[in-house]
Amino acid sequence: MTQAEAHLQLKETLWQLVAAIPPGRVASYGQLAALAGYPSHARYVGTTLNHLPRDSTLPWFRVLRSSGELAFTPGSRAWERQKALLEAEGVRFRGSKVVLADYQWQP
DNA sequence: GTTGTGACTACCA
DNA sequence: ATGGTAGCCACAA
Repeated sequence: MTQAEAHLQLKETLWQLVAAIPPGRVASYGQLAALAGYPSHARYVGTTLNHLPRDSTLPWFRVLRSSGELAFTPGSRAWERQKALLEAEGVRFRGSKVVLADYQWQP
């Protein structure tokens, strides 16, 4: 398998994992990277989501940091949007973080 | 090849 | 709790 093929396969695996997160649950970048078999690639998960087409139906907003904070700058447009999408699904925030103990997805 | 840059994390003072 | 930091690694320029 070529390098490009392996890379595409990883991206597809990540897309599938993100798609598998149920509404009202969240997962962390590092968690998804580990589930995909690449434990040290948390940053790459973010990069991949960042490159999603604008019309993608993937629930990218269910992915956040291991701390429970959203990855965007607090107060930014993207941050507000992600927070609103999560709250619409019933995910509650304590301060600026979601309580992972309550909402983290367990495959 | 090199360099700078992230939608990251774990650890430590 | 909380701010700083060293590791991290694919990607783009």
